[in-house]
This record gives sequence, structure tokens and C-alpha cells, in this order.
Amino acid sequence: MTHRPSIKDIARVAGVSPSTVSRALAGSPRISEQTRQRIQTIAQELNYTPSLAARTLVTGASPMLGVIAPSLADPYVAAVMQGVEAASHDRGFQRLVASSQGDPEQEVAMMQLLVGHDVAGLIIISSRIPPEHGAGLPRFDIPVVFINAFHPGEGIYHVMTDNEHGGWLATTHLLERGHTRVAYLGGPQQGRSHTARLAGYRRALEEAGYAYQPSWVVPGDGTPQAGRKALRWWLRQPESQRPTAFFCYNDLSALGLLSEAYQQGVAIPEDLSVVGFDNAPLAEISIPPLTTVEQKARELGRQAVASLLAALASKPVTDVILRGELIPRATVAAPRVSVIRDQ
Amino acid sequence: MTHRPSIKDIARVAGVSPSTVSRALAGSPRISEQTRQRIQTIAQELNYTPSLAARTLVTGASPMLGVIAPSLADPYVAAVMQGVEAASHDRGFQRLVASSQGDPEQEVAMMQLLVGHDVAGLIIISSRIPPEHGAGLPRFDIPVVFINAFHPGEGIYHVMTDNEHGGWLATTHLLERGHTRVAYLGGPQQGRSHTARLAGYRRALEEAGYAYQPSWVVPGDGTPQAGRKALRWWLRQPESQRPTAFFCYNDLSALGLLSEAYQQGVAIPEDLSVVGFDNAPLAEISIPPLTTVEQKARELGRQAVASLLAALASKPVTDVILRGELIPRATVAAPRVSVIRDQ
DNA sequence: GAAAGTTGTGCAAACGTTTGCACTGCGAAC
DNA sequence: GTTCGCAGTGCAAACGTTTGCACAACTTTC
Repeated sequence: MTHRPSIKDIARVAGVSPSTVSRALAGSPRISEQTRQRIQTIAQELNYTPSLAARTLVTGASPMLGVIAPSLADPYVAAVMQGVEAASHDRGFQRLVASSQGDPEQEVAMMQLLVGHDVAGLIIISSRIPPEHGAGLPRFDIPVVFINAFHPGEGIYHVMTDNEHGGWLATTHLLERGHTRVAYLGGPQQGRSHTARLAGYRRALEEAGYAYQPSWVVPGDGTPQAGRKALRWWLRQPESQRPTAFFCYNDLSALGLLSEAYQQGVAIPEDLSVVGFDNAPLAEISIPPLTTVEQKARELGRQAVASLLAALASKPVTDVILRGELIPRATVAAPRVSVIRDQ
Repeated sequence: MTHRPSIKDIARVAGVSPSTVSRALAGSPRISEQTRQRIQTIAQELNYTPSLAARTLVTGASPMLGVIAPSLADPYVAAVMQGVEAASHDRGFQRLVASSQGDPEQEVAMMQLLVGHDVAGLIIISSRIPPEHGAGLPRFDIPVVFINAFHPGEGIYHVMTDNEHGGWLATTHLLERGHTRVAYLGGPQQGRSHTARLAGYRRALEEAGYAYQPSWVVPGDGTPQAGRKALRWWLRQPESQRPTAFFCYNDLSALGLLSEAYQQGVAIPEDLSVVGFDNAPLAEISIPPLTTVEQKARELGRQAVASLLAALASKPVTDVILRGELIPRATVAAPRVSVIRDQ
């Protein structure tokens, strides 16, 4: 019993042919109820598990979706993944998950790998492959859905958050509260999300009649550490020129900023207002609760699966753009009087 | 070109036999350098990706590890996963990841599924299968490693956090600071981690000469909401009988407790001390920074892979128990005088 | 009582690989 | 000019399934 039982083992015990076993297990109507029962109990006893490799080989289609993410530790990715899981599970698809550690080369390697496993389609979360790489993307004849990344092509579909709008929303919210000096704490430099949020930030500023100040976008990478650094940068600015509010690339870095502010004795929101992005579960329990722009991460995952399955069914698929709302909580207040006096 | 190119397609173009292609691609020394070159470029041009299903079928062994977790959204699971990823990637193994949504039945189904995919071994994180189910666990002839769960059996190995010790550590820390009324906010009822941490809590109490009070263990489930509820429970207790400190099942629920405390105007640590468990990345940026017991999650994942691979190589494998340390931060202080007066 | 239909089962091919063995040339050794 | 060794390549079997087709044994119909 050193090897996994196969359909042949069952056949031998039951005294029938392998094809009969296959049909019985598949529930074919051409098998008598009696034989089916017998075969099923034998399968149970032998602890039989079908070889999906063999099945895939002959049927040519497998009920698996490949999913690639830069990291599984990111709460945003986790949320997207939940959507993917729920939706694919409902439709009877399994997932083959791989992480690329944020390395574009590994990402391509993972694509190859998953295709080698005969996945029916690919979902790629926050691809780090630079857009100009575009044409160099290996072409497969299975559909690919990018979540929050853009690589146009045949058989390639997109599901995205409206990051530009989100950036605009956050900045406008601050502007409407009376802030005139709003800084932006950035995310991964290459990232499309980062540049789009920055663009929305800029548009909001200019629509309100303020000049866009490149010196007020502080570089970051979406980690809490980036938030800490941003706050220390803020403290170093001469008081009269300090921004009175921060729009942060994501909740994680906003939380880092909050933590550093607490440790440095900077009061939030009295001394500095903060808006995050994502509406991560943590944003609700932060101290004070974080005002943020919602990103419908679960919905992104769900939609990606829907698009992929539609493409598989040869239905027309269009790119999807999801807008989140601003969730006002407790990290935004009117700027101090001194600042208003500035004007 | 509707189908993926196979080794035969390459063979046809190159004017050689499929076996030659297979050998050339595998780097067999029996193929002339010239032919190898030619075949490799053709493979490139055709965008060939080997069918891992077919390869697995004939070789009988696949370089894949199956990983099952109740959820991918839990930061603790994410950390374990990082360890698993790093270690398995280093050894040339891919991962097939499935989540069970915390449902024991799905968990078993996932095991079947992954075995069907011919994974070389299985890693199961925080199994929710009740221990008494034990014998009912399907038996496979591949090694299985449980992380923080216990299902003894042949070919089954374990990697665990010393939860009892961790619970003792947290409680003792509070006791040493002068607390005499320490409550425990629990985790998932069935969970082995929960009961072990509770046992450690109890042992610390009794070793210090205090009676274990069942009414002071408040039920929870590891979510922030559970922490919120716990704080509201605390507020309802008559002041003279209130615990002065909380040991929480995990950081997530401790963070929820902190947040509710902030909203209710309860000062941490002045009014109430709190110790968490996990040392999640968030614990460092919480306000105030959370005192917690470290759980070497990454290391758990790493060890699990090591054990699995050792078992695959038929080396002797023993169960591993990892101890974390107490990380003192800022949520623990001496109890108020009134409480000390109580004694 | 023969033809036709029905029901249950088996045969064999196919999927894309890997691999033991056999084969073909060719140069070297006797 | 045989024999041997060797480098390079091809043949065919095998892995565990699924599935179109054929077949056998009954039952029904005329």
C-alpha cells in the first residue's frame, strides 16, 4: 500500500473495468445503482483520491484559477484574496496562489508556473511589472485579469479602483475643512495606484485654486515606517510652512504616522489632520479612528473572478473601475487658527 | 494556435523526436550542444510551457507543497505564510494554498483536493478539526505537518508555539507589576491555542498564590470586536471588583480593546493594563504601543517546511515547540493605589 | 420466433510527459 | 576487414484518467 490507490485498484477489487469505476464515480446514468453503490464504498475504504493531474490531462480543462500577489502579508491583498476566494469557491473553482515578493521577474516566473499547472485563467494583484514592459509580457492563450495594474492586450482584462477619484476625494475633504496646506505621503514609486492617487490629489488642489507643490509630496512605500519618517519630516519643517494635513497613500502608512505623532507628542487631529486610503479593518480600531477613502478590496477580487469566468465563457468583458467613498472618522479637524490667519 | 504548444510541436518544427526535445530541455548530456541550442530557441519562440500535470503523472513526484489555513486575512496566518514561502522557495518547492474559512469539513475537503493535485506534503495552519476527530482524519501516504494544532499519527508532525508558556509569561508579567486581579480575554473556544494560553494564565495565577476565577475569563474569538465587548463587560463590573489588567488571546482583540477604551475614556495603562499575544506588526504601531508575547510566526512556517522536507527525505523528524518572549511596551503599568489598598 | 430496443459494461485511444532500451553511423583498435 | 565502443537519436511504454464506440444479455414488439 505504498502508492496512492488508483481507479484501477478499485476496479480490481470490485471486479469491473476501470471505465466502469470512472463512470460510477462520476455519476453516469449508464451505471446501475447497485454497482455504483458497491464501487463507492470500495473507493471510500481504499481512501481513494482522484489524480487531478491525470484528469486535467485528458479533459484539457481544469477548475483552477491562478492568483499572483506581491505579498500575502499585506492586509489589502488579504482583503482582495477574500473576495477572490468567496467568488471562485461559489463557482466551483480552486485557486493556486503564488506570491512574487514584489519582484517582476519572479512574477513572470510564477505566471509560467501557474500556466504549467493548467490553470483556466490568471488573476494578478498589483502587478509590479512596469507598464513599458508591456509587449514583453509572455502571451498565453488563457484569460488574464489584472487588479489595479494595467497591461492592455488581447485576452487581458482589468479591474481597478478609481485611484484618481479617491485621491481627489481625500484631498477635497481636507480642503473643505479649511486646510490650505495639504501634503501627500506617497506609495511605491513605480505603482500605478500611487501615481493615480497623486494625480487626484493634484487635481483637487488645482481645482480649489491652490498651487501644486512638489516639495509637499513626501516619498514613501506604503509601510508604517514610511509614515513615521513622514511625521519626522513634518516636524523638521519651519512651523509657518508646515502642512496642516496629510493625505497618505494607504492606511498602513497613515497608521505609522499616527503612532509616531503619538510618541512625539503631536496631537491628531488638533495639530495635524490625516486621511488614509483602503479602509482597512485596522482603520476602524486605530486611535483615533482613521478617516480614510474606502477601497472595495473584496469587491475587486469578486469582480476579477467574475470577469475571468465571463472571458472563459467567451462572453464580452469590459474593464471595471470601482469607486470607493470617503469614510469620515476622527483624524480630520479644521486647521489651527494660526494657519487660517496665514491666508 | 488555439492550443498550448506541446513538446510534440517543438519536435515537429525541429525535425526531431519528442524524446529528444524532452532530453534537450532537461539538459541531458546525451544530446549534442548544437541540437540543444536549436531546440531551446524553438521552445522560446513557440512560448512553450511544460505541462506539469503530465510531468507529475509520469515522474510520480511533484515539487509542490499544499498549505491550508482557516483564513488568509489573519495577520498571524500571513506571517506564518511568509515563513513557509521563504523556506519552500529556497528549496525549490511551489505552494498550493487553500483556505478553509474555518470550517472543519472544508478543511478535510481541501486536504483531499491538494492530495489530488499530487502535492508532496501538507502544511496545515491552525487546524479547526476537533482533536477527538483524530482517527477520522483521512490518512494519506504523504507527510503532514500541523502548525499549532495536534493530531498525532504516523507520518504526522507538529510545529507549535509554546502557548502555555506564553500565557504564563504574560500573566506573570502583570502579577509582577503588582496586579492581583488579572482577567483573560479568550480566543476561539475549540482552539488548542486558546486552552493552552488559558492554562498558562491559570498556572501563573496559582503559582503566585491567587485563586483562579472562572468569572474572569471572558469569552472571545480573537477579533477586534471581541476586544470591544470585553471592555464594555469590564465597565459593567462593580468598581471594587474590576480586574486591573487584561491578558488577551491575541493582538487583534487587544487592539480592539484599546480602541474601545479610548472611545469610552478609559486610560490605558493608567486605568487598565493590557497584554496581547502574537507581536503582530500592528502591535508596534498601536497607541500606546502594545505589550505582548511574541509568537515566532515566520519561524513556525519555516520550521514546518523544514520538518516536511526532512520527512520526505525519510530523515527522523521530531515535533518542534517554539517559545516566544515577552515584549514590554507601553500598555502595562502598576495598578492604581485603590486596588492595592484592596488587599 | 426474429428483429429491434434497452441496459449495463468493457476496450482502447488519447492527453503530454519521461525514460529504458534499441538502433544507426562513425572512428578506432586489432 | 572484422570487431568494438561511443555519441546521438528514436521507439514505445508508462503514468491515471475520460470517453466514443462496441458488445452482451435481456426485454419488448410485431
